[in-house]
Formats: sequence, structure tokens, C-alpha cells
Amino acid sequence: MRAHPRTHRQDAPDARQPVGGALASAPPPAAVPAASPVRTPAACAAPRFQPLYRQIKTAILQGIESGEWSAGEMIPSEMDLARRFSVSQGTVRKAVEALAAENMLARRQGKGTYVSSHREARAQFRFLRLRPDEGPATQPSSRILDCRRSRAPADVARALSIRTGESVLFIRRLLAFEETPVVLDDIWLAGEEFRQLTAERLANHSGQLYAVIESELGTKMIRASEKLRAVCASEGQADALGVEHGSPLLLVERVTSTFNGLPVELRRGLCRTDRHHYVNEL
Amino acid sequence: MRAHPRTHRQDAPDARQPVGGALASAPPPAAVPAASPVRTPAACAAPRFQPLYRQIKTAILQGIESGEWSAGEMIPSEMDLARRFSVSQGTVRKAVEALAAENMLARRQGKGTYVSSHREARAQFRFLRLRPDEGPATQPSSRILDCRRSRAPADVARALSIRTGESVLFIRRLLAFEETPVVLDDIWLAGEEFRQLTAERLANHSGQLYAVIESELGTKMIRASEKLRAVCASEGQADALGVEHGSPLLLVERVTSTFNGLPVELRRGLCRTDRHHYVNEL
DNA sequence: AAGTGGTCTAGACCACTTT
DNA sequence: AAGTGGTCTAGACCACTTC
Repeated sequence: MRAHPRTHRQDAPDARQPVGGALASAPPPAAVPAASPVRTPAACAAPRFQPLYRQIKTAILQGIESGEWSAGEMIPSEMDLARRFSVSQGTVRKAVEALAAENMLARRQGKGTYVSSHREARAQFRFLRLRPDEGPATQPSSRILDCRRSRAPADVARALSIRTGESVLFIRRLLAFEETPVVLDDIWLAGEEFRQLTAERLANHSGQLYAVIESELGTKMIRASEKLRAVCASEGQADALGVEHGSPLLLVERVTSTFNGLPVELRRGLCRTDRHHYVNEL
Repeated sequence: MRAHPRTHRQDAPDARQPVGGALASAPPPAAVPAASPVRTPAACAAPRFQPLYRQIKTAILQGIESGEWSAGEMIPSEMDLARRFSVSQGTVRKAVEALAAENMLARRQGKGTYVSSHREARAQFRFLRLRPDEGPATQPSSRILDCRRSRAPADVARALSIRTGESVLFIRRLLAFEETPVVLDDIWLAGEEFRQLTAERLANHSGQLYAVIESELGTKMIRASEKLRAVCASEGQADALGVEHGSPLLLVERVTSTFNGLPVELRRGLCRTDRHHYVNEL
């Protein structure tokens, strides 16, 4: 940490330790996730200087990504972080508030700031946009129809930024709301870590795939980008969902990424929308 | 303005003038708030005390809603607002930042803070989620097929929170991307002000209905809630969109509201999704 | 040069949770 | 009582825009 936006900070007024491990002497301060003092205001314009609070935001993010603070755990208090990074509490606060606004952290007055998790109740519906036309939103149950390693077809590989034929984990499942099959999901997961997943480990998790992946693999899905279309049900799809061949279905194609923005999941969900709908707020 | 969160502010420590035109005597300490002193910490729990910055946020919102500052215009500087409300600049900043995060205001360094408008280029795609499968996002052209006053059917009335049979403006239009018809919109608008709209006034606006409404009627659409479904094209719909009868179409049902959250528009859009798709970020 | 938003600091007190 | 986040203040300097 330490360093200037572009030049923003003033260096004269206070006698701050300008460099690297900055606070090496102080008692409580531990080691910052990283350091690399980017101080030279001029000359190096390549990495684009950032305001202090942005640098701290990045540092906290790295702390989460590296596992120093994992999902559901509390991160150090604002005062601790301020001491660790040698900035004021207000600057830390600004970084933390930005991360909270992005759903990365959750603040709880009087308790602390926590790394958000897919296991939390409030996170359940962020990635599940299907709602019954009537009645309250509910969690679906999941039935795994297939789960195996496979080679990525060209279109899947393109979406996941990998090479065609590379090894991926393929999952096909059926989500049912109140005993009625509603979604037929085809899921491709790119990455070594997913090899450990099996149909058995996925069973009995009521469709909360991201919570399972987070808990068992430590991989956290951060954001997703979806494309929606209306399509006709093929024979097999119609059978699985209990509709007539040719019925209109909502196709939801999702590409999900973790930190760093690299895509790790491609999902194609076919949804019956006769008694459910997809919700969105603009 | 004036008043405390729940009790938040301290009233003893400094000799603050608790009421009205406050500041006048003390040099630096100035005074707090300015208006209706809602100070009693206890006893009155009904209106739910709000933090100062929230009250100021509401006050600014009212300024926009009342037309004191209209879409596209600049609001007073942070310092001016701070003086007006008798709070510190930082408190005003927090209110303004919150409004900017909600797309109500747009801040421009060195220039000022502006009331956001549907006329801005950056706002164009917030309510238009349809994108071509290939190529860059483009604005559609609009052809008005129908535009007349009518009585609200039961389902429309329910969505708009009005009584069945009440007078509404009905618009049917066809949106075309690159000369190809893609969306068939049925739109119902509730409110006296919409009586002034005619097919002529809507023509030649390339489908930017909200920009027209904002400019000509002063009504600003703030947020919308959508429900998506896949349906089959009826004969008439198929003809209008140039697809075969029975083709799958994406039905987007949108309820849009202005300030205060009261719904003013119900829209049902039927979209061909063979060469376009609906995008969403989670 | 003046005015605007953008960043940062330092310190105060309040409200909530836990010990 | 101690610790955490939540609100508020006052003042500094930086960066951008306009005059």
C-alpha cells in the first residue's frame, strides 16, 4: 500500500513511512497482503495510478481471493486495517463500503465486516431469478441427471476462454419447484478444481450449486452475465420438463466468473414459464 | 431539514443553535440543520428518524421531483447545498453520492452535479436490454401502429394500481433493428399528463419513448420491474414480426414507475430472439 | 484565477453487539 | 465495559473545467 493516486497525496505534511513493509516496527500490525510502493508520481504512467482507497480495495480483494479471509469470515476492523495500511480509518471505510456495494463484503453494525458467502440466505436469490407466478419465492430441489468429465465443444470453449477439446466437468440437472420440474440445466465448469465434484457430492444440496462449490472447493462465483432467448422445446427437453414437444421455453445462457473476471462456468438453462417467470429490476 | 437520525447527533458538547436559521453567530462551529427540528430523541417513533444525509437525500429528491432542478440541469454545488441545509459538505456529499449510485444524479469533476436524463447517451441502454447476437448495440427505429385513449382492462388496471375501466393511453408500436422488426410493444400509460401524447408527437423519435415523455411532459421514469416469459406467437403477432405462427417469442412485461414508486406504465413487449437476445448482469 | 467535484485526514459521538 | 460499524464535522490539498 502507500502510494499516490496520480499524485494526489501530499508527502510533506506528515512523516509517513513511504515505502514497502511500512509499519514493520509497530506492535499489532501484521504484514500487508502485499506492498509494492507505487510512489513515483511521475514517470511511470503504465499501471495507472489509483487513489489510495482503490488500492486498499484491491488489497482487501486480494486478501479474500488468497484465502486469508474466507467466505463467511470476519475481516479485521476498520481501525486494524487503517493501521495495517497506514491510512486513515475514513479511507479504509471508503474501500470497504465500495466492496460492500459490490456484494463482496457485508457490514454488520456492532459485529464486524464479513466476507459474503453463497451460503447466506440473503445471497440465495441473487443468481436465481425464477419466481412462481403466485406465492412466495422458494428454493428448488435439484436432481442430477448427469455428471462427468468431458471435452469442451467449440461453442462452450469459446464462452469459457479455453481451447476446444479441453477437459471440463459437465453436469445436467433438473430443478423442480414444489415437485414440478421447471428448469433443465446444462452446466460446464472449467478448471482443475472441479474434477473433485461428483454426482454424489452434488446430491441433496437443493440446487445451491454455488454454495457447494464455495464450501467444498473454495471457489467463489462472483458475477455472471446472462443472455435470454425464447426457443422451442426439442423432444428430449420436452420430456424432461413434462411439456409438449415444440412448447416455448426460456433459454438462459449464463457465463459466470470468479475473481479476476475469468469465466469458469457456462450454463444453459431451459425454463418452463407457464407457471414461473424470470424477474429483473432495472 | 434539521433533526437527528434517531438521536444520533450530540446537542450538548458544542453550542449549536438547534433550530431554524441557525448559523449566524459562531465563527467556525456554524450550526446544524435548518428546518423542522425533529429533535426529541425518544417518544416519537412513528416517522422513523433518519440520518441527516438521508434527510438531505430526500430533500434533493424532492427538489428534482418538484421541478426545482429538472432533468439535464445542474444542481447547486456541494458547498451551496451544505450552507442551505446547514450541514457539513461531507454530509451533503454522502447524500449526493447515494443519489448518483441510484442513477438519479451524475457527477462531473470540475463542472458540477447534474440531474440525469433519459436524453443522455449513457442512459439509452439502461431500459433497452435487447442486443444483436453479433455486432455492436444499436438504437432501434420505431413505428407507431396505434395510439389512442382507452379504458384499462382488469389486468392492466391491477398492474398500474388503478381501477378497471379508468382512462389510459394505449400505444402499440413496432421496434426495428436495422430494418428488421424485432419487438412488438403494447404500452399502457396511466395519468392525465399522457393525454397530450399523439402518434405524431411520438413519431421520429427512434423508439426513445422515455426521452420524449421526459422532454415533453416532464415525467421521468425512474425504475422498472420486469417479468420475462417464453410464449408462442399468435397469428397477428407473427405477422407483425415476420415470423411463423407459433414461433417462440420472448415476452417482457414491464411495470415502470416515477418518483414515489407509483406505477405509471405497463408494457408488454414481444421479442423475436432469433438474431437478438436480452442481456442481464448479475 | 475561480469554482467544482475527488481524495484524504483526524477526531468526535452514537448505536449496536458481545463480554 | 469494550469493540465494531454508523454518522457527522472541519479542514486540507488535488484534479478538472471554465473564465
